[in-house]
Amino acid sequence: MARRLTERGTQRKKELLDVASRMFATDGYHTTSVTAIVDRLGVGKGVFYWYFDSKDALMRQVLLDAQQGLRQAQREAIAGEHDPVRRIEQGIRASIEWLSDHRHLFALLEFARTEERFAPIVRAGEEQAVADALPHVAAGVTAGLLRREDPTVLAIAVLGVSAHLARSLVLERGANADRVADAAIAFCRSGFLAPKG
Amino acid sequence: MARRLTERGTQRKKELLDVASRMFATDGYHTTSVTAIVDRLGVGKGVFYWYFDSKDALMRQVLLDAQQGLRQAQREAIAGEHDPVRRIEQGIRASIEWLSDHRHLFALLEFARTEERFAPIVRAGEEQAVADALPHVAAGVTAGLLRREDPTVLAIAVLGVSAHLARSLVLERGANADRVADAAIAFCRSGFLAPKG
Amino acid sequence: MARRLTERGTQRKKELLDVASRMFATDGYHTTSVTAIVDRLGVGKGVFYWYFDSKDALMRQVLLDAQQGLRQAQREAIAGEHDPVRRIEQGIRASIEWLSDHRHLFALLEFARTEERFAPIVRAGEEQAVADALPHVAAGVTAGLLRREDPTVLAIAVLGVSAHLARSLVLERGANADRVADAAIAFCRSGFLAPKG
Amino acid sequence: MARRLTERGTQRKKELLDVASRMFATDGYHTTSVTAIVDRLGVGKGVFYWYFDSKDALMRQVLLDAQQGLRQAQREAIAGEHDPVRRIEQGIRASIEWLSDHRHLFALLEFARTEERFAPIVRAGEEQAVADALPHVAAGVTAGLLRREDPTVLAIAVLGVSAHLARSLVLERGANADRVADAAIAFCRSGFLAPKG
DNA sequence: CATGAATGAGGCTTCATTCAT
DNA sequence: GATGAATGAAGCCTCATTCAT
Repeated sequence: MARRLTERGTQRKKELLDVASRMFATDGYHTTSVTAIVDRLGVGKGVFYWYFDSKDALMRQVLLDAQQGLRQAQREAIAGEHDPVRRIEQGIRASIEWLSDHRHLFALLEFARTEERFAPIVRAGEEQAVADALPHVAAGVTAGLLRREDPTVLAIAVLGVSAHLARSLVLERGANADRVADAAIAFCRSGFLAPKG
Repeated sequence: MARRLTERGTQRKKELLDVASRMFATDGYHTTSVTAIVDRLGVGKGVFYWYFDSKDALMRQVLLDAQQGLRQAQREAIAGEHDPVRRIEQGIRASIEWLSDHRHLFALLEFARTEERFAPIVRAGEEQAVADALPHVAAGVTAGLLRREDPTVLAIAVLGVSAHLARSLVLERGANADRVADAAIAFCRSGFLAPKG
Repeated sequence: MARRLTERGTQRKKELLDVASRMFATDGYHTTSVTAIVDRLGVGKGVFYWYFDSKDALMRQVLLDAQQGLRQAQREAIAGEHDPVRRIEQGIRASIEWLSDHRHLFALLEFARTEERFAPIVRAGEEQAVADALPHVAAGVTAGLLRREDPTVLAIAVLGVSAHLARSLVLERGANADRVADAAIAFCRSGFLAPKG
Repeated sequence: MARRLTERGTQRKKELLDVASRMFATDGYHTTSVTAIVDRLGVGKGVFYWYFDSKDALMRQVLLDAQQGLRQAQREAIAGEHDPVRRIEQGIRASIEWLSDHRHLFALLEFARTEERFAPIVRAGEEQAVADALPHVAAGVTAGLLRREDPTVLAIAVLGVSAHLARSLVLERGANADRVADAAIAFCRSGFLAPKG
């Protein structure tokens, strides 16, 4: 734990995180053994435990890194934007693109939520995501741009639509991320009802 | 397999399905051993293998039953309704209520999607759900009631909002299912934009 | 844990305790693997864990059984005797004989004292042994038969001489247990000084 | 092996022996890893294997040093004394004091006896101790000062009483070493019987 | 139908030791 | 002399599954 790593060591650790997370996503966390991971890398089993305290610990690291990556992408997406509605829309687009680009991490996050020991991490990340979106939503409501509704509910709904469409359309049906983002944004803006008049 | 079961046998099998699914949901599928299941029921291990070919087989049965249950609830909800929009709304409400009432099955479905061997079942179920909703959505679009958009996309978005709000608000934050259904319906109808002047 | 065992099961458990304790004594606790134990018995590894929660738990059971056995031997030895001095002497003889007959358990007790996790058991057993001897020693002092000295100290010294001579002379040098008992009793009675006058 | 050590090297080696022996005594030989030892000293693993061929080799060194230390203490204790009985008594006192002062080494010696690979060292040391005491005991018997009994038996009994009282009273119950030495000497002199007449 | 017992592959982890730098 | 990194055998334990009764 908390070793001082040389350059080579840092590299190894990254390799492990990457290989492991991909295998976890493909074959399942429980189904992927530590042996399988180190074999894939062509190293001895000790290497794994030199860099991580346990298989669990590695998984947690993967989850935290993933959440950080997604959050970073969202932040960058709204960096130069000041209109609340457009901020939200850029956030949706950035999220869907990130999920499309890191689909193995997406899968892992979904799995993690189903295991008592990892669930808290995922939930914390989602609360964070809601908290990140909240100010923009609230600002939109205050400015009369968004529907008068509990901003938390709106934020959660937006996240739900994004994640679900990303998975269903992009990951499972191979749709284009950009176009799915368009659809998600449209749905979030206006729902399914035909515009009046 | 396909045994002729006595009355008592049918009862036993149900007990097994119920106890196992709850334990799977709480502790995880891999983390719950067959031993733990039969111990909880106070029976020997032979009982388990008398009614099921394997742990996997039981899990599959649980998933299928769950999907059937949800579908049945949706069907009943729209039984007397002919307006396509209202049908969709009733479906949303019924889904959220069912997920709230059977949260352990909800959790299991989410987990199942993350394991190669169960994922096909879940995906099939979701395709079915989309297929079930599709006619109503298409009818709505045709009738000019719904926004001109790929009906499949609309259907998926609706399902995503329902499931996500159910989990986030009802399961994780303990909100009232009925009120969450209201919010979900509102969001699906109009999105987050404020109605135009 | 706490299983209901059939006759056959009880037998198996005894076999495991016996084989394991002998292997522990000969090769050391840490050096004897669970695999080695079950291999010796020609059974699968699961058998071990059917009867014991862990290797530690088995060891503890062995220690407790050993202590009980020694104590039982001592009790029987003094059963019909009322003179305090003779009681002590019979106790010494019984102990040395038991240690000679169960030398593998003797060795295990000595080892157990050197491991933090087993030491409490051994210490408790020794306190019990001192407590068992104390009334007789105290009675002897009161009756003026024994030297006026803290009875606890006397009891401990007696136990020390018995155990040490048993190990040094009987186990390591192959002396006859009975004759060693004679010597131990003589030493405990009179020490090493030549009788005066 | 047999390296020419610089001054600093000699120091390092001593540190290793000291730290390791204390950790072995506290946590057990098997339970204390080489990693734990070098970590405690804040050095790399290479250091360990620079000074010792193996963990076993270090342990053997510790045992030999301990035996030498105890023997040296005994020798110094009887240096100026010519009366055989008093020599023995001083030896008892010196032993108990040394064991009290180096209780971690005492514990290690006891453990070492329980492992086939270290047992020969311990046994050799004890034979040496008996051999050291023998001339004095024999002289005492010849001079009519000690009871007519096999001198080896007497010597072993004396060692047994000393070691056992040291452990039981000093180490485990925290008694004062000097007073325990008094009691040990008294017991060895006269046993437990009340003086006649 | 049901139970206690058994199997044995395989999982995670530790650790003495060695090596490249 | 010393370090971080790597090795890989071996250890303890779990668990889905099967079998004898």
